Amino acid sequence: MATMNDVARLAGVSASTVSYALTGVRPVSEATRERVRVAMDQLGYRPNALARGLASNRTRILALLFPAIERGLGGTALEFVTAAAETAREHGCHLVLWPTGDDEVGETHELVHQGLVDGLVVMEVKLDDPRVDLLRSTATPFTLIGRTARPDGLPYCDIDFELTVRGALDHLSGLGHEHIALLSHSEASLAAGYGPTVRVQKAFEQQTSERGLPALVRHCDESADAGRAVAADLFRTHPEVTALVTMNDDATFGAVAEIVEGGRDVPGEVSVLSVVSSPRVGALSHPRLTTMAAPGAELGRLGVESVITRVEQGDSPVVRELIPCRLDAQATTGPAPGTHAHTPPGTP
Amino acid sequence: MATMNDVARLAGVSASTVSYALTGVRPVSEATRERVRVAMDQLGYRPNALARGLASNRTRILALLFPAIERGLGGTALEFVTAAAETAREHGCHLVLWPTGDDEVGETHELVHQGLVDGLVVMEVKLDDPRVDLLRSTATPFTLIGRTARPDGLPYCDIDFELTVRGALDHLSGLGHEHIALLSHSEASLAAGYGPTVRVQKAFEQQTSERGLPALVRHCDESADAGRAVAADLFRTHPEVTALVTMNDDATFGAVAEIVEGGRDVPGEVSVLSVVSSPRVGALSHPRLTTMAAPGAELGRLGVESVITRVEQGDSPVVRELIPCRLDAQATTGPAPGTHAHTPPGTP
DNA sequence: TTGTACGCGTTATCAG
DNA sequence: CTGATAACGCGTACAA
Repeated sequence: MATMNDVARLAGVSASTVSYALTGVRPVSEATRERVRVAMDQLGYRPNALARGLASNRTRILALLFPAIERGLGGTALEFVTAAAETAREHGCHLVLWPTGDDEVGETHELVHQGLVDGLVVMEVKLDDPRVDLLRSTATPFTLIGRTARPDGLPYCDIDFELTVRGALDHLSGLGHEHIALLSHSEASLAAGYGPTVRVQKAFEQQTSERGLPALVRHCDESADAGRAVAADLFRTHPEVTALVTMNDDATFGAVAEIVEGGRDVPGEVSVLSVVSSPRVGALSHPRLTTMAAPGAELGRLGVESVITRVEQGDSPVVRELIPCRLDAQATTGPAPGTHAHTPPGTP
Repeated sequence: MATMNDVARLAGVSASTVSYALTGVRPVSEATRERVRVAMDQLGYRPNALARGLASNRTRILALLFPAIERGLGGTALEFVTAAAETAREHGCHLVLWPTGDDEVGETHELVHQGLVDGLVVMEVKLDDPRVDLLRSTATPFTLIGRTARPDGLPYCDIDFELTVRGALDHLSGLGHEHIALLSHSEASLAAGYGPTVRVQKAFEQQTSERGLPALVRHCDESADAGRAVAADLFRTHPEVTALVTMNDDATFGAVAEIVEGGRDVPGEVSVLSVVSSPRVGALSHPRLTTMAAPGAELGRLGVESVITRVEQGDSPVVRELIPCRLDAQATTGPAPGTHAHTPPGTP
């Protein structure tokens, strides 16, 4: 691989001139710039990323931090990661994947102090996340995907769960539903302080209360079987329920199957709306699920752009972005039984 | 951040001794090793990855190359990427994601010549893949996930499609099926030389022929709707078909829905077996899909381990690994109509 | 507008 | 067993 010196020699200039011709940090005459350019692609020269990083103290490498344990977001996570990587590329940056095991804090610390990365995107942030405390104490810029319980001055990109729940309830209320239950993630995820679980439940309880509706919440493991079981129990104890808001893709499929087999028509007697999901997943269900799509790609893009901005100018304002899920009305939501729906359902 | 010189000074030794105490490349007395150790964690010293890479000409960074365009493997891809990243970590390596756009070759070339990575894992390899030609001409080790048409001396990890198809046909034949159709990916993917599409079709045609069965192949876009349409057409023109081997998750769901709505019982009248899929996806269907699970995690792990081996000892033998999909017999496959199944179905 | 010289934090070579 | 010293490839004051 050709080095800068090789280029300099061939072009008959000094190495620093090559450097300046490359970065444009100081003026270079058109003539020599051209000679350098010719020499460069004659040698197929590419600047060495390592040497550049060492000298400039800027690696243009970002890290994506995520706990490798759980099967969290599923399909959304892939979109997220892909979008993040693409965005990094567009900005001339690299993105390294950094899965953390049991010792989240230690492994994060290790990464930061290797001096390899300019900034971090932190996935799967919990309400009380020890990684955040660590990162605050370092100089490395970072952006959270998700939020801690009180994300004071922290930069984050997250789903707007309040607006998402509002959208879901608006849709169902508009269809005349008054007995709406929430099928959420597992108790364990709630106990672990998993943001989506906590925030959706809180928003659901608050907003149903505001609307004078009863708040029925069920937790459920992430599997179709668990979904079946919980749905069966739910409709046995609460036959008055006519609509289900779910946030648990696997369980949703089980729940729908159970409801239908239990002799209730979907959406004739029970409507199902799956939030923090995606139309693509919804299309796998029959009848096709009404979903609210998680903004995975948007979050990935925003998260990376936000750290890059902070890396390039450390005094830039902190990004705090909340994006709601997007409604995609399909076949599992319809008018409540015995209701003349007065609000046109569905997305434009 | 403390440097090696800081450590050396504090420990009262030379910088090179610190280096050797760290790497163990040359013997260091127990006494000084201990002094160095103390100095190190007194200063919280961590070796600088960049400087180390520059000096040693070994970055311990691997790249994962993938075309960002298509929504290829879906859930499997996430498993793959996660496993790859974890494996890299276990070996003290970093994994950077390198999504390529339109100019696959150019962007790959760029990456390789930045001197940032020690080796590459190349995803989504096509039968005739220009990236491979490029990589052969460089000194950077790489491993393909997938294979070219004639992967002569190339290192690769791929699904064993022949064994997978054999497993599928064995399962169905054992249930008495004699009219088996293949629901594959789109024509476009076939034309693009997408390995799984081409190889599964070839294996299917060959093996059905060997068994004296008719070979019925249908291509289908990656969507539930397309699956419906193709299934409808298939059973209209070929009502004798009693079993469907599918390799197209989204389409499979549509196909099952169409079959059931068309008045055919699954698996009573038609069996469906989805290959290169996963039990998790299968569980979303009702009745639960019999699947053959793509070995995503295994491939990710093997791919990374294989490049690392090549990086560490360039003369190591070329890895050529083929892994079949694993059968998970569930509710969508059963005895052919009018048959007394004589072979016990299901996985061991 | 250009060249020189030094530093970034390690590893590797060569003495001792 | 240990210490100097020279690379590694590039950025950047400083000087011209």
